[in-house]
Amino acid sequence: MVRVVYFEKEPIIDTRPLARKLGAFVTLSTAELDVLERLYKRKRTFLAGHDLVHQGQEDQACYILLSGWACSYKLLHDGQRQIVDFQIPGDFLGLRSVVLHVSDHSIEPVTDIEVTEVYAFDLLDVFAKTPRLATAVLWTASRDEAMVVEHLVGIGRRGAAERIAHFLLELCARLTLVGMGSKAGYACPLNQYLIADAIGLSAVHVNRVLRQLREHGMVTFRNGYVTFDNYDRTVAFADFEVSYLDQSMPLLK
Amino acid sequence: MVRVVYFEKEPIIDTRPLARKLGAFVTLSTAELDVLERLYKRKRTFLAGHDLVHQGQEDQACYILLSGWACSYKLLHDGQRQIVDFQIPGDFLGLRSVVLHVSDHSIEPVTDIEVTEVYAFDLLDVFAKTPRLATAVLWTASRDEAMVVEHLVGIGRRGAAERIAHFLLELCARLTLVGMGSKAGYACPLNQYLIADAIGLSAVHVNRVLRQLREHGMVTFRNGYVTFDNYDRTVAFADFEVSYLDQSMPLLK
DNA sequence: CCGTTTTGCTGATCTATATCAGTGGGATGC
DNA sequence: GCATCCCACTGATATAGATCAGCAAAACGG
Repeated sequence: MVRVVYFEKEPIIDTRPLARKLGAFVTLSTAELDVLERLYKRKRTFLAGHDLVHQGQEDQACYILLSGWACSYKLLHDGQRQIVDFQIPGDFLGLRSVVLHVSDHSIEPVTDIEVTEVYAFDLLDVFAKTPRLATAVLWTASRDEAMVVEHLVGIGRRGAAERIAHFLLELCARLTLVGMGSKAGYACPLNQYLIADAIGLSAVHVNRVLRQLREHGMVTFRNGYVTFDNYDRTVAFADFEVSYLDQSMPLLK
Repeated sequence: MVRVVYFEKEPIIDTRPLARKLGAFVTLSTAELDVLERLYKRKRTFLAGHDLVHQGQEDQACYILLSGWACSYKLLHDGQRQIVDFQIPGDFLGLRSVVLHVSDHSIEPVTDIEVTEVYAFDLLDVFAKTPRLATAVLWTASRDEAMVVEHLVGIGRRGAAERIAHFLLELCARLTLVGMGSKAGYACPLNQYLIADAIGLSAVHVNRVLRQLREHGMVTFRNGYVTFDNYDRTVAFADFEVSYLDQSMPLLK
């Protein structure tokens, strides 16, 4: 069997992924780029499975993910956990924690990750000096909220198979935006337990449903790779609408 | 049976609920209050059951709820709907729609409502002139997101009874913040179908669970009133943590 | 004022998903 | 080279909640 190559080009891990991300929203002046530049004070590395942020922690800093995958989750008193979202390169980690001053969730690297640390003070300074960037960050936060809302709808109203298909499609769309995937598929470091915790199912059931999706010729998730055997059929099956991930509609000139 | 009176004082329906809300977060200067004042251009009324905002609509304006209740929801292709959240006086309606330029959800008044219309342009103008207000609005959005996340956890991991109890407690906490409820209870215009759509259950099951909660002496929901027969026990049962609704931790001096 | 609609409520049955209890393979450590 | 652990995978059984079908009382519309 031929090993499919998923990256036509090298993954776009910009040295300043936030600039790239916000640049999709506002056209940044050199002054604004300058302000952003100063945010990149400290590069740090975290190991897979060791939390960066703990539920209840009072945060002074948030992070911008440079490489690797992370997840944000909440623990219940009975030990169950709900993964709220996965983060991929270019995403904020813990932005909400900084704004609300206390973290309502924990963040765990799924793989080893590299991040840039951004201090709360510097972020507020950016807002004060460059209101357009403040609006851009609000846009980022809104987009994240839109994703959480979509997850809510999935867990609340979609069946297990539709939910998993939708989940894999959303990851595909997000990874494609940063050059780490295509409609053919993508490399995915998640295991079935992580997926189960994210979509509110048991790992056993995730396994069964993944088999069904594979047998119905829609998606195959195996050996760390997600392959779409029939992308369009999967989209139709999952009732997947990309619009909530759209980055192509700048509000500011 | 004695009709319990729930309001020790008149509900605080500030004529400028946004100023009140944001004032809990930042101390507003008179200049900033002035800018806010200019947002209140147009007062409008919408009737119960007639959507203000439709999924897919490209929005030029959002609203601040002055009186009445509304809900934001998403429709699935098969006609099911998931209510994402309910809005009470002082809340933004459709802020995300304006920032993302297109609405990913619909908004329907649950009762007749009064709102102030805020144009996108004016909102952006506020951000540009008063960055502290931009930060404050980001804080508002983050708080909303924290609530959605909490709903996600509920639907994903909590049993039906815990979920409903949690839901009723969250509404209580939010209403108390605007003077429309207390630990004794509150007036609640929702019916069991709306609750079902919000927490991802069937209306039939909502009814059964409400009966259980009543019979176990925790909460009673009847005739448009929610009464906590034993508030502390309900909190313990639902594993309810108020912290994510906290307004008492200003980030800016 | 009476018919219609809405809402709360209930029993009976069905089904999606959880839970329990395992197997086997591949990596990792000693 | 063997023991250990993690992860994918499976069958059998249990259960939470959905669905179906219906009643009664309150609200509403003409």
